[in-house]
Amino acid sequence: MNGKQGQPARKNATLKDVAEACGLSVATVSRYLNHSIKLPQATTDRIDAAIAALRYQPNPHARSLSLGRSETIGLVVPDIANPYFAHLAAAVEHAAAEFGLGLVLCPTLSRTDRELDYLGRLARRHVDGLLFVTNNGDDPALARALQGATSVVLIDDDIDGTVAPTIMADSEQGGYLATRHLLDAGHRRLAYVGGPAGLSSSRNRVGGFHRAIAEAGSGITIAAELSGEYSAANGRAAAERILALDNRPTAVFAASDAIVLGMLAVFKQRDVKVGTDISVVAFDDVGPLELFDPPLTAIRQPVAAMGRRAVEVMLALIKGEAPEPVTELLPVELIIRNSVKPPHR
Amino acid sequence: MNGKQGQPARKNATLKDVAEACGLSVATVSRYLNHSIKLPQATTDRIDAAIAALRYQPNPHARSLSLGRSETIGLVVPDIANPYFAHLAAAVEHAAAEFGLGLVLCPTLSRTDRELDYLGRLARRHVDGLLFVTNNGDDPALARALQGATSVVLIDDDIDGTVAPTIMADSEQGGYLATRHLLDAGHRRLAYVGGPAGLSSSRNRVGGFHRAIAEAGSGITIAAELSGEYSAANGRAAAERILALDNRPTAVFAASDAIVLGMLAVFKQRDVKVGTDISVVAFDDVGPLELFDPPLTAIRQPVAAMGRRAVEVMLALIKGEAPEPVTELLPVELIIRNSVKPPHR
DNA sequence: CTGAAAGCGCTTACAG
DNA sequence: CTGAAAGCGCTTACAG
Repeated sequence: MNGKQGQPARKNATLKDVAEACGLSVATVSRYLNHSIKLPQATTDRIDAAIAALRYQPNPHARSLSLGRSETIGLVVPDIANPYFAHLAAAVEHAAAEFGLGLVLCPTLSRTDRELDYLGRLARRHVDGLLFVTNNGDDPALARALQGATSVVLIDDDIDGTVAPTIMADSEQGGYLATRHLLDAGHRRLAYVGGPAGLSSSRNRVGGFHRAIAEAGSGITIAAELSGEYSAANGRAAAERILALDNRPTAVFAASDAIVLGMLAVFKQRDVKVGTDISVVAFDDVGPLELFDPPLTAIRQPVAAMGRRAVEVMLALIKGEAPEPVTELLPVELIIRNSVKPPHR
Repeated sequence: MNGKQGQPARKNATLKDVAEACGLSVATVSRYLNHSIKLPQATTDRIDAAIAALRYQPNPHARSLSLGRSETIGLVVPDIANPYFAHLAAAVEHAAAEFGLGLVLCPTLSRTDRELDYLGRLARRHVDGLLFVTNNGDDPALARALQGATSVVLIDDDIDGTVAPTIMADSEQGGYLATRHLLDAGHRRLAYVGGPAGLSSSRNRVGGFHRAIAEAGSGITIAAELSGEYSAANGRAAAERILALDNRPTAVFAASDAIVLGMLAVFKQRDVKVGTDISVVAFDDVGPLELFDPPLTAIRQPVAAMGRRAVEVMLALIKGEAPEPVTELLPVELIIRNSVKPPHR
């Protein structure tokens, strides 16, 4: 009567059941399972047999309560449906699983209240650590909440006034390479469409843009230097503004794939041919940019490497091996396709 | 000496601390926090004040251990970097959060061992339920593992020999609409490039393809009917085969965005113009298909609705309100863009 | 080396 | 209505 569908719905076996089954104490079995204390072969065989027979599975909640940690980390991102974050999540999960860590998804829609909420879960030890990517790095409330928190590693962007290990792509170099590529193709009238002005990733991308221009000497003009969100909507707006310019740029460097998607939409609509009418270099390279019209040249972020490093640093943090706060810059790469051609005016 | 960085590192306050602080028992405070037993205003004020003063946060592990559930569900998907699953994850997380459920990410790379592993975590009550999308529905080991499991809801595809609530898009109707659209444009020589032959989503898409053709009467020929993975690689291979045909089809219906991406790559490479040389309809519509060359017509899956329904059904399951196992079909939609034109031969 | 026992921080049946 | 106490299932310092 307590059974269901033929098989007896016995409640899960506990460590105690296992111990009793093989005439040992729970302490010994627990130690065997964790510390790998050396036990005579005969004993371990007996334990293994009992575990198999009872189908024993350790209760993770009991373990977490006792240990004070959960062997789980969280990944805080603005939007998991964004391909860049989806790729990052895949990389992070992969690395985390390798180290026996579970991953909980913490999408924020860039709302500070949700970010604070996840920080609260960390404080509550719901997760052992938080991999954090935010667009609100300039929000003092965030910085304040981060003060107490250990076991946070920032990805992509730092948070003003906070020291925490930070993993990022070398955005400055990316901006430089992109712009340099445009310059090399002969462009002299450029536009930059960036992300939020407050974000360091964004600042660094413009920084690289300016460095390349400075390096190229005189004769280069910046037709527009826009900032906004890393979003298609921002890309659309930027494209409108650029097309409305009396003296249009012949090339544009856009600081994210999403921005480029938006720009492409209005270019297509206005029949502006990418490559021939206006050259473009994107940044991220997570979408299927090779299938666009034309295939888009882009700076590729080292997403997989970033995910892995973030997890590794987190592990060190959790183990208390925390070195002084560092920020690591991972190398980007210019992927040349077909959206940059020499200007024809 | 126990402090760190200026602020005293007091250990987290517990329910006991709160109770003592306001001269009540832990039982009362716990009840107040959970059952909302009615207490005099003065009392609740005292409790609230104590909670605020001590910055009390309930320990989720203790709660989970005591309750035997974790208020967390898992989302099992082949690959989170795939935009379709990324969108699904966003939808699921959104709905889950609304009901106070956390979401842990369980990517499998379609490996059965990983799928079984996650099922193990469910058995261990690590998560309260599992939203499960698999490409291995024909694997008997999976079906066996699923026997005991309650609190599993399948998404997209059922698993042979298993009864579990299943949420899916109306793939048959999708296949029908796509094919019908091709037929309406005048195509008489069609190809179908599908997913794994063993998957019901795949079978249903071909099913709709055939229904539309049957309905159109005679004079329609099926130049190719391929199956494989829902992947770009499969799309590439399929495109190669189709282009090698003596008598090429004038239109193709491909059963996923990913497949189409692969096909586009080889079409581009061989200078086969989509729309004019070969018409195509995709399935999923999660990528930025409107930005492709040309913008792609596709069947759109109701991803957001599926995520939400899956969570709702899961909630019912968890509460034990489980109705008899159902499979729900959510409506798809034909999004007409520019990749289908009349054949010119 | 091994075990009895305390402790992790909740929830809730059981008494008062 | 309220509280003392048992229980959830682990881990591990402390004794033997």
